[in-house]
Amino acid sequence: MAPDDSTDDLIDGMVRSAFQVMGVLTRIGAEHDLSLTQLRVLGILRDRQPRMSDLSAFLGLDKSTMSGLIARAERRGLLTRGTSPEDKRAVVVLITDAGRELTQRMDDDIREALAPATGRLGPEQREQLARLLEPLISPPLQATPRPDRPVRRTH
Amino acid sequence: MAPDDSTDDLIDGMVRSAFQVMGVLTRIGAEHDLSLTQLRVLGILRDRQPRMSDLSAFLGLDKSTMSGLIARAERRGLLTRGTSPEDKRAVVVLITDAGRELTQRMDDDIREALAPATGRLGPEQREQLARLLEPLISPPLQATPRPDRPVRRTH
DNA sequence: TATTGTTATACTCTATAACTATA
DNA sequence: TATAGTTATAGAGTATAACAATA
Repeated sequence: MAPDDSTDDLIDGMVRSAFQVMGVLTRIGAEHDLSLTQLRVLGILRDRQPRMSDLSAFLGLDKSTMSGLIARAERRGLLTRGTSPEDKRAVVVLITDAGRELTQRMDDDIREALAPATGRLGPEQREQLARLLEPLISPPLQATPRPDRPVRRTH
Repeated sequence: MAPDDSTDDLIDGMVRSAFQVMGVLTRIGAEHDLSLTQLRVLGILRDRQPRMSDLSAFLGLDKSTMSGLIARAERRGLLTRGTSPEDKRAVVVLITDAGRELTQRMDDDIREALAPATGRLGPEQREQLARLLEPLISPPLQATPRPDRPVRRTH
């Protein structure tokens, strides 16, 4: 494929902004003793009740890695494990009230931490940027049973 | 601060695209037995010779963490450590030819992996998106001695 | 005294392999 | 047999604390 400056510049910007966003998420997670992966899991659980295998597939992690991750978060009371009625082998993961509160708090922190950056753009530019990013983003993990209300998805 | 839909939507998009980009970088690093952090370090070293303390400050990692990271990469022949002439306490980190080649190869892989996404935009949209991302990105690590030629910075 | 870096230690994250239970 | 999940194990990533060398 022929080199393309517009693509190269865009990838540079995407990679650099990605590292910057990850830095913020890592720091805010750490302030609450959560790894980036755990923070992400909680974000996913906000509006879904996936099975262990759904999570490991979506996150690209081995199922044994998920077992440890979920076990540590469960020990802290941030989520619980339940068995699926349809398939007795399956384990569904559910966020607890404590997990939901912590997630909301971190979400506020994230918005605050990124405000200096997003504030460098005007409202129209922000909307334009959000619109341009949309086609680049893969669809999130399929929603499960209870989408009682419209939800904002960060994952 | 008052809630702002344009900011919320933008942050959602930035976080989601960041996770997607990190997924690509993690996978490509793993294909070459490199962690995300090591891949990032090599990217930084392409056009700079920072000291250990520069790296740990820029990456937000403890100096002891850097020692281990750099030691493992050095053992693999991807970089070397040298002492600074100005400050005998300081250790400067330099990429090797092997490290440079590997970095170039991964860079190609990254562009290829992201092509399906970036290709969903036209050339003008790509330029526009790159322009909008620019103000959001913090300045990279200060360049050191040998900027012999203009370089593209992903870090 | 302060700064730069390394080492020892401990815990988390991660994958591989072996296992149990269910489909 | 195949799939879902856990456990044991090992290596990498990370921070804290204690240390040596230089400023």
